[in-house]
Amino acid sequence: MKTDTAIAAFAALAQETRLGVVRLLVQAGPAGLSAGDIATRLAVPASTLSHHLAQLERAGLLRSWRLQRQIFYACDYDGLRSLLTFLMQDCCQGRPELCPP
Amino acid sequence: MKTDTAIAAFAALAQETRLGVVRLLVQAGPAGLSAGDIATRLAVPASTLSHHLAQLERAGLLRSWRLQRQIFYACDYDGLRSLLTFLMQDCCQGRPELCPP
DNA sequence: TTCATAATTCCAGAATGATGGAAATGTATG
DNA sequence: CATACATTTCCATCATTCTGGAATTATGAA
Repeated sequence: MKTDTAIAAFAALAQETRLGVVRLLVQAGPAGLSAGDIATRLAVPASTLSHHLAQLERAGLLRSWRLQRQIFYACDYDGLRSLLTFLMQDCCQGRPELCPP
Repeated sequence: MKTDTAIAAFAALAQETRLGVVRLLVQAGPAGLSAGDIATRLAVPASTLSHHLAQLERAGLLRSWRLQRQIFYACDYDGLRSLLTFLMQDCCQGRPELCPP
C-alpha cells in the first residue's frame, strides 16, 4: 500500500459521521445497508452523508452496488485489512520477543 | 474507547509526517528514538516535527520520556491496540461465519 | 408519459489544520 | 557562571475540509 492511500483512509476515518458509518457497516457485515438506511440511523442529512460515503469509497474502505432504486454500502474488508497491515508493518523489526503482547 | 478519542487518533495518522513517525516507531520497537533522530531520518524541521509529536502523544499513539538532553518517543502499543479494536468492534455482529477471512 | 422516490452534485461560507522561522525553555558541559 | 545543545512554544500565513439547502440525475411505479 502507498503512503498516500493510507493517509486518505485515515483521514476518512477521522470524522465523526464517517467513523460511525464504518463501524455501523463493520457490524452490519457483507450484506451492507442502503444509503437512506444509514442516513436515518445516523440522523444525518442525505446530502451530507453522500459526501462522506463517496469519500469512504474513494479511500477504499467501502464498496457499493445498486439494488433497484437504492444504493447499498458495505465495508471493504480487504481495504481495511491492508490499511492495518500497512500501519503495523515490520513491528519491532519483526522480532516478537521485543514486541509487547 | 470514546468516539472522540478514536477520531483524534485517526486524524493524527492522516498526515504524511505523522504517519511516517508512527511507522518508524512501530519498527523501532519499545526502545524508541530521540526527537532529533526522528527529525533527521524524516528530514523535517525540528519545529514542525515537534507539533506533530505532541499531537501524536495527545492522541495516545506515542509516549515519551527524557534521557539526559534528549526526549525519546516510542509508540504506545496499548493505544494502537485499543484503536484497532474500537474500529473492528462487533465485526459481522460477532458471527465469524459471515465475516470474510 | 407523468409522478414519486433515492441518491448525488453544485455552491458558498465557516471552521480547522499545516508550516517553519524566531524566540524561549530546559539540560548538560567547561 | 557562561556556553552549547535539544526541544518546544509563539505567531502568522496558507490551504484544506465540513456542512447542508437547492438543483440535478437516475430508477421504478401508476
